[in-house]
Amino acid sequence: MGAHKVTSAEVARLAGVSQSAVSRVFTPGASASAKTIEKVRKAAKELGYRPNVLARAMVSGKSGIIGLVVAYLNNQFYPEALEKLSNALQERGYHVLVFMASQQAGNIDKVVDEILDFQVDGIIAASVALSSDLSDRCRAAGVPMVLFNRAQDDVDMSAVTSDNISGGRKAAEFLVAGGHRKIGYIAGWEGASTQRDREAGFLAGLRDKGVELHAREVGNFVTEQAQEATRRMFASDPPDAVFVANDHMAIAVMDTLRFELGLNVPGDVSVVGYDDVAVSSWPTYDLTTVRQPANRMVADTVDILLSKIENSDVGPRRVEIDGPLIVRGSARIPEGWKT
Amino acid sequence: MGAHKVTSAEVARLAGVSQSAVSRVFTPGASASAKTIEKVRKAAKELGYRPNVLARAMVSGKSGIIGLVVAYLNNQFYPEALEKLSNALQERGYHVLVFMASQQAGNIDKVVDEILDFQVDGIIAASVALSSDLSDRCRAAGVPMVLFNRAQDDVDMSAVTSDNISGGRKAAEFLVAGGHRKIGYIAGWEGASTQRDREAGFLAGLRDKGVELHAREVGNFVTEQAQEATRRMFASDPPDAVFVANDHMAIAVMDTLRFELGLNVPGDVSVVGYDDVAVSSWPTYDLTTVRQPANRMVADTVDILLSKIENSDVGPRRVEIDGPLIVRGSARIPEGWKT
DNA sequence: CTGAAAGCGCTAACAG
DNA sequence: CTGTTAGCGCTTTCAG
Repeated sequence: MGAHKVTSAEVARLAGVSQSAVSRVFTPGASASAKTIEKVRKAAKELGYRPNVLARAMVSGKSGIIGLVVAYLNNQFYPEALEKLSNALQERGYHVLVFMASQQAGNIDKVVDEILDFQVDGIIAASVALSSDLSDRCRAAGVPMVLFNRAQDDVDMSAVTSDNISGGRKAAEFLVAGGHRKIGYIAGWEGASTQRDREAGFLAGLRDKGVELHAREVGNFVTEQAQEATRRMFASDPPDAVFVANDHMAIAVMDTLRFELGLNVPGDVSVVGYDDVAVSSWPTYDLTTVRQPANRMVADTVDILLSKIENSDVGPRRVEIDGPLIVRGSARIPEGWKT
Repeated sequence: MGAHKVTSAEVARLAGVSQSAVSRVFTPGASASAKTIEKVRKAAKELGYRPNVLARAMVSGKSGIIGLVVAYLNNQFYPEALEKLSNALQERGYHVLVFMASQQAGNIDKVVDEILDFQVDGIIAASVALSSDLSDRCRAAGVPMVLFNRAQDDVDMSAVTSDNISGGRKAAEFLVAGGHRKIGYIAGWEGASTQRDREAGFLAGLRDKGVELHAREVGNFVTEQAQEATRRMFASDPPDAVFVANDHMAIAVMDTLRFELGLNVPGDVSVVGYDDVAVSSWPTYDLTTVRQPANRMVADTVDILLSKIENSDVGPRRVEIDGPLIVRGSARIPEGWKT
C-alpha cells in the first residue's frame, strides 16, 4: 500500500482506451466522446487519478504558478493583500508560490532567479525595489511581472499603487483646514516610491496652502524607528499635527505620544496615517487615514498580470487608484468639513 | 531578445560536452572533472542558463515545494508564522506554495487535492481541520503532512502545538490567585483542538482551586463575534475577569469593555488572552497572555516535515511546546506573584 | 570521468 | 473521435 502516484497510463489500461484519450478527458479544451469520457472518469475515480500538474507544465509551458515576492508581513496591509491576491488568483486557476525577500538588494535578485527556476507564469512583486537588470532578466525569460504597491521609474514595468501623491495632498489639506500650522511628517523608507510620493503630495498640499513643513523625521516603516522618530520630533518645539507615512507607523506614533510623552491625541496632537488597515478602525486608535483600496489594487494587479500571461503582447500598464481620506477621531476635524 | 528559456542541451553544445555532463555539474551529488565543470559553468553563465526545477522534479520525484494550507490571515499569529515558516523552509532549500482555504470542510478537501496535483514534497496545514479521509489520501500519495497549531485525534498525524492545556491552566491559576471568583471564558471556534484544549485546561485549573466558571460565551475566533460575546456576557451579573481563547479576540474584548461598556481594564475586569501576538505588547493593550512560542513551533514543524521527507519511514510525532504566561497590565497581578 | 540512451507523466500534432 | 508518435528538460543507469 501507499506512496504510489497513479498515472494516466494506468487509467488508460483500466478504462481500455489509449493514454492520450485519458489526457483529453482531463484537458479543458479537448474533445472526446461521451462514452470515452464516462469510461475514463470511472477508471480515474476508481484509481484516484489526478493529472500531474508538473508534467503538464513541462509540455504546455504553463505551470499555473505565480511567484509572489514579499518583504515583510509585519505591516498589516500585506497579509491582507496576500490573502486577497491568493484568493483572486486561486479563483482564476493559478497558485501562489511565496518568496520572502529581505530588503537587501542582492537578496532580491537571488530570489527572482529562484522564482524563474520554477517556470512561473508570472511574478507579483509586493513592496520590493527591483534592479532594472532584474526586469530585463524577467523580460528575457518571457515572464511577465507586475509591481504591487510600489512603482518604478522604468516605464516598461507594470505597477499598481494607490494614488499616493493625491493621498498625501489630502492629508495636508485636512490638517491645514483643521487649523494646524506646525505640522510634522514621519517618513517611511526613502527607497520606496510610496514614501516618496506620499511625501511629495503632502508637501505640495502644504505649499499650496502656504504652510511650511515644521519638522521631519524618518521612521523607515519600522515600529521602533517610528517611535524614535517621534521622540526626536517632540523633544523640542513639538508640532501640533503629524502625518505619518503609513498606519503601521502611525499606530506606534500614537502609542508613543500617549504613553511615553503623555500627550493627548487629538487634543494636543493630530495624527493622520496612510493605508487604513484593520487596527486603524479600532476605537482605541480611531485613526484618520488615507485608505488604500486593497480590493481594487488586487483586482487590477491580477487583471494586468493575467492579461499579460494570456496575451503576451499587451504593453505595460501603470495604475494609480485614488483612495479616500477616512476621517476618524485621531485628528481635529475642521469645522464644516464635508465628507 | 525575449521569451527564450535556455536548456542544458544548448549549454552542452556551447561547452562542447554532452548534455548529461551539464546536468552533472548542476546536480549536487554529482561528479565531473574540474575541467568540465569550468567549461560548463562558463557556457552556462554566458547563456544565462539555470536548471528547470520542474523538469528536475519530474525525474527525481522531488519538487522542492511544500504546500501550506492556511485559513485566514486576520489573526496576527498567522502572518507571523507564515513568514517564519517560509523563511525556515527557504533556508533549507524548499519553497512554499500557499493555499487559502476557508473553514468549510468541503473546501479543504478540494484544496488538498490541488496541492497534491503539484507533486509537493510535503504539506503543512495551519489551523485547519482535516477529514481523516484526507490524511489517508496524503498517506496513499506518499506525501507527509504535519499540522501546525492544531492537533487531531488521529494518532498517525504529526502535529505541533503549544501546550494548550497547560496554558489554559496557567491562565486559571493566575486569575484565581489574583482574587477573582467570578470568571468568564470566551471560547474560540469549537471545532478547533486549540480551543478545546485551552478551555479544558482552564476549567481544570479553576476546578483545582475550587472555583466554578461564572459565564461562558463563544466568539469563534472572530472579532465581531467576540464583541457580541462580550456584550452578552456583561449584560447581567458580569464577571470580574475573563479568559479569552486568543489574543485576536482578547483585543476586541478589551475594546468593547472599555469603549462600549465603559469598564476599566484591569480595574473593573481582568483580561487574559492566548498567543502573545505583537499587538498584545503595545502599551494600549498591555495584555497578559499565554505565549505561543512561534519560533520553536516553526522550527519543530519544519524539522518533523523534512525528516519525514528525507527519511520516509519515520513515525508520526506530536509535539506540544510549553509557553509561559506573560504577565502584563491587563489583569490584576496577585500579590507576591513570582514571574 | 564521460557520452549515449532511457525514461519521468503528460500534451499535441499526426494520421486514420 | 481516437490511437500512435514525438517530444518538454532533466536525471540516471549503463557502457565505455
